[in-house]
Amino acid sequence: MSMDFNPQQRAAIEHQARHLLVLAGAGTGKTRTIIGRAAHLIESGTPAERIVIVTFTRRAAHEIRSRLSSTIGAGGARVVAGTFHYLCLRIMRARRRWFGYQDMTIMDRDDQLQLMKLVRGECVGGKSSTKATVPAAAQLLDYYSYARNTNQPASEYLRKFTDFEQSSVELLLDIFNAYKTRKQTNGYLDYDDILHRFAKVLHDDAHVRERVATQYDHVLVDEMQDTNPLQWLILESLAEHCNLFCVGDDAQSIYAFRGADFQNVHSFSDRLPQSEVVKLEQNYRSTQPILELANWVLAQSPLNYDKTLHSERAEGTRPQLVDFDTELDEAQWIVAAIQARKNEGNSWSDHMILCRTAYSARPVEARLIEQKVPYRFVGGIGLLQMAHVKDLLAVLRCAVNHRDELAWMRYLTLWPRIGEVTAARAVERLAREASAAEAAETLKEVFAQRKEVTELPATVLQHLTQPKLALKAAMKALEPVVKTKYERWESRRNDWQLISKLAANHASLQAFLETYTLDPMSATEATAGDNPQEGVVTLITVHSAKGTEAKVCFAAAVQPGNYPHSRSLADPDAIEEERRVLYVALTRACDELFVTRSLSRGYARASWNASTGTHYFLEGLPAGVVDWDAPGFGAAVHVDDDVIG
DNA sequence: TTACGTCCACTTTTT
DNA sequence: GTGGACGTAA
Repeated sequence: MSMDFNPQQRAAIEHQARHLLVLAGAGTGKTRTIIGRAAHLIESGTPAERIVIVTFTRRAAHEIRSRLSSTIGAGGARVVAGTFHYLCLRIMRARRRWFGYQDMTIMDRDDQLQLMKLVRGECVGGKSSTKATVPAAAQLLDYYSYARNTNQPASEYLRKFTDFEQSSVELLLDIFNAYKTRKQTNGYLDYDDILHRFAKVLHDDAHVRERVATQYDHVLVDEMQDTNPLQWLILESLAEHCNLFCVGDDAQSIYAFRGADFQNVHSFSDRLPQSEVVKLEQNYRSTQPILELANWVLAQSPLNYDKTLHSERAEGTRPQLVDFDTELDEAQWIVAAIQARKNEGNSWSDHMILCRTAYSARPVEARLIEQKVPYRFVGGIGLLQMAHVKDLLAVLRCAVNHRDELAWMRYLTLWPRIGEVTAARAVERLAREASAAEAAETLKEVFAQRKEVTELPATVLQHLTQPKLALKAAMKALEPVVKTKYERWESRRNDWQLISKLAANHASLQAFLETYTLDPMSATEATAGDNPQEGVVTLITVHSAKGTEAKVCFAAAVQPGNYPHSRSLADPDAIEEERRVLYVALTRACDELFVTRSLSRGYARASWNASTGTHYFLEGLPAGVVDWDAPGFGAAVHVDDDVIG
């Protein structure tokens, strides 16, 4: 192995204990250590396919996979690497009988929302007085999902962590149950079901547990601090027969909203007796001035993170803090700065723009498009979530799973003169049929006078294993119908072409749909591969950016209302999580870091004034930690001394 | 029952 | 700028 490691990294990589916890701060070479561990195991004789690497985001999984094959070669490619969801589904599909698993339609967040909305409406009834007091579908989904991910009954969760009255709790539980039942009758699997089903079978059935776990020798887990109790159950089951190698950093825990529990890190040694702990403390990624800022942010916390990173790279420029009047000025300046650097000979791909929310990335994205800067957007709306793409995919989903109520509704109501009521009546009949073929026949009966409606599903059914042909038929039949629905149809048609290209790479419609539900891809990501030699600027949400780095980072829109986000102000734990989000953003930068902010949005100005220091993480930033300069790229800037610091 | 107008709030993070 | 909820005409 040609890679160099420091003594702590080497100790982790070569350790002999049963289980190991690696506490690794930002930029201490976490991913390198995981790759190094895999390489070491393979060199010591472990077959590559008996090593599993579990990551938390799909982006991290891609990163690991590509680094595995570039550093270890062919053996590396045989290591199994993916997110918890991907790996659980993969195993369940390969061992259907063990898990009682049959193919189901994976629901994305939109599907979940729609279904929840539906059952919420049905359970609450027409009484608008009670309707107003029942949380919105999105909120209900969050409660339900959180309870499941933390492995507690929804009733217990609601009683402990919300202040609904008993009668409301019961209504909510009824809604959850209806949602669950509806999922089953429609043949749906949501994200939580994937983990839950896998964890449950492993937990309940010692025989299956053994058979699954003995397929592997080593399970390497990245971002351990973001695992939730449900995921811990899975790891615990595997630990009986496998060696765990878990890497984490509590200062980077930013998924508590999804049930992440850093007890999984803190209690690691207690839960797994035959385990050791190694710490990685040397930071190689960032220059010392960048770490000074990140350390300062963390030091303001009432929590003691016991974490002060020291860089091996003392030299470097101080981070720059730049203020703007409007977010448009800010976006302009960031893009101009990147263009200037590109002209000086840097690559587009050296630059990463980090945003707290996909929403706050919009002005920057608009400017990138305007200036024709090649970029990809990671996080936010995926290609398959766009309305016109969903229109196209709906009919494919019907063919794969004829009980897919949401897809049928979407497909049928596309057609003129078919509204919700007519469609719902038809769907009720279709879903009762025993097979997709019979459903297609029934459809012909129901809409006997509407050949244009009934032909397409039958055609798609002929091409279940030829996604390319299925897409072609669907596009041809639907374009005239959908064209009038949207403005700027031409640009949307490009997305259809893109979908058709992606689908052509898959052996079946089922595989195609499943892949992109589990691994949603943004439109810009899908096209980014088109010019790899040029490279692209990465525009990314902080949550998606974890585990990655770039030479030059722009943390954008770092203003009150975003850090912490205004929606988290009510909950002290949530505020602390927001602080870690900022910490993660700042520690992505290797060489240069720019922190920008603007006050154009009304709420930002309002919360800036209202927060008076306690709820804005850059409040009270001491002089010398950053260069707080007027921008040098010609944008109009007015620093408002009255309100800042 | 559908289509279309108007008015409303509302904009977290991911699998 | 967008999507949902609601009311009304055909």
